[in-house]
Amino acid sequence: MSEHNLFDADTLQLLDEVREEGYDPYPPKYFPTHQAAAILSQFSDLENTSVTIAGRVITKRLHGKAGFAHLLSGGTKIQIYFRKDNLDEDTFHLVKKRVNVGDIIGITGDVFKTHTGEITVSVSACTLLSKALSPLPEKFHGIENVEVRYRQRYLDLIMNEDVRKTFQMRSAIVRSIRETLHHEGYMEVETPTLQDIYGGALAKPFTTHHNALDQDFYLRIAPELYLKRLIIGGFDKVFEIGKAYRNEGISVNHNPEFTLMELYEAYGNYETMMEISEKLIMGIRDSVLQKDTIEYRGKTINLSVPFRKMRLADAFEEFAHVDIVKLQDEQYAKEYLKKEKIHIDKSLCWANIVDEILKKKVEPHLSNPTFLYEYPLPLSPLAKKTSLQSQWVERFQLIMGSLEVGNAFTELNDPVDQQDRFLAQNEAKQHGDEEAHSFDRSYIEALKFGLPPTGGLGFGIDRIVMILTGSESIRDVLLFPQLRRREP
RNA sequence: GGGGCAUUAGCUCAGUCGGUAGAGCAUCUGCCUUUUAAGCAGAGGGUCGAAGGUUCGAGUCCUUCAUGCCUCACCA
Repeated sequence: MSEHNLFDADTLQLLDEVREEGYDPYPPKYFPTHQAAAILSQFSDLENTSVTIAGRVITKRLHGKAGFAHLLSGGTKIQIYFRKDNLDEDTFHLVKKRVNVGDIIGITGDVFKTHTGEITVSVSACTLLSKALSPLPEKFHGIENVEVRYRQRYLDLIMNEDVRKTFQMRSAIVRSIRETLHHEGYMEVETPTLQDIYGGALAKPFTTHHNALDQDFYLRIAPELYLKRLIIGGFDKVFEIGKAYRNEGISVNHNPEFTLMELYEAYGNYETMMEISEKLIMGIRDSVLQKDTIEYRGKTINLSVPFRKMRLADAFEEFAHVDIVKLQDEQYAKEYLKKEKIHIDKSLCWANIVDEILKKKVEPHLSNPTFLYEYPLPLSPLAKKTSLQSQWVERFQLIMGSLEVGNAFTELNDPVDQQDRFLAQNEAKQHGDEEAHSFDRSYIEALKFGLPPTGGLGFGIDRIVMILTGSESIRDVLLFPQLRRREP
């Protein structure tokens, strides 16, 4: 074996032997008549009838002139049984000697129940469909090395049923969200992930380059500003489910690329966004979970409507025992932070202080779905103020299992105010805030044509899936999480 | 980026005080016609993550590096 030859002599010889015996290790086609899951669920109809199924051999138990194996077929395990009496010599030899754990085979046979009551297919014909040249991990412990699980996720999926379940649930959750939104009259759209100016969130972007235009582009940190352009264009209810990219740390709650659902509704506001948030979560509860409570990180989460609603200021009062307005006073804020042993590296502006206390002191108390609403203006350059001179914006975050899973506001549609906010962000950027929002000229040009009063909502799909599947790490809900390049 | 822990057969893991590299599963050879972590008997399989160092002698001790996990920092 070498860098460009992954096969040793023994492996190639094995293939030769299989071919010499007349079996094609990689035949061109095979058509099963049944799914394993259907055979298990419709046993009474199928008992003693012949079926053709295909799948990967994951266990094999030989008993001399008979044997059992389990096939993993369409994600479902089903047992097969073979005995010398029922098979011609070639087929028996194939099943007994040449079919190994890991191989993909197709079999035909009658459905029956064994003495122990397991639904089983009794083999009358067998075809090798794909010879495995690498052995599967050990059957009992499966695969526990997390690096292998992430880098070779296919092995994880073959070996670990609960991992398959998690990703099936993820698919069902996303499907439920789509169905709820279609039912509510939203149109699904796609907007650019390669953007000239990144915006819609406060985060550091990935940068790339387009050769023909000789121009740098950014991978989007959020789809927000394009979706709002569509509201201006007259699509009154739109949503997008797609990846966003943020060039920041990796942790159990963060991956550089993650899936965001954003929706916008003309003539809505942050309160109507609360209603649609509840509908989305309830839709998942009823169609996917089919239960009212879930356990997450040692706490019980109760999924029932209406969700708790708390003004952010009241939550600060109740959980952090601090007056959020007085935190604008630097001396007061410093004393509080010192007392609570909270350390902030960034500049000690109101926005950063509030954000930090929110994460450290408030969110840990919020397991049940809770809308925290009315946020400080400096944290929210795209949200509408509660009143003309207010320092507050009509915004909420949906907290579940102590994680921020949703974020919504009444969209800022006053183009002059938006320009002022961008200018303030520009100032912050010049003072070293790398995450400050860029001044987006073409977005203000769009707003000048009139954005109707609009509500917008974003859901962190990965975090919602984490909570609802009981996954400790975001990596457990991403099929291929980001890892460092492996050095040869 | 800081700190801690880990890396031994395809997989899961032992390896004592520094003294010839081990088990189970998987693979191969026998036996076994209702098993399911099947069983019994045997065989093959290793650059102990990499590179240096200490030592008569290193899987074991030291240094550096790589990768992973945890944690802190960063992070809507």
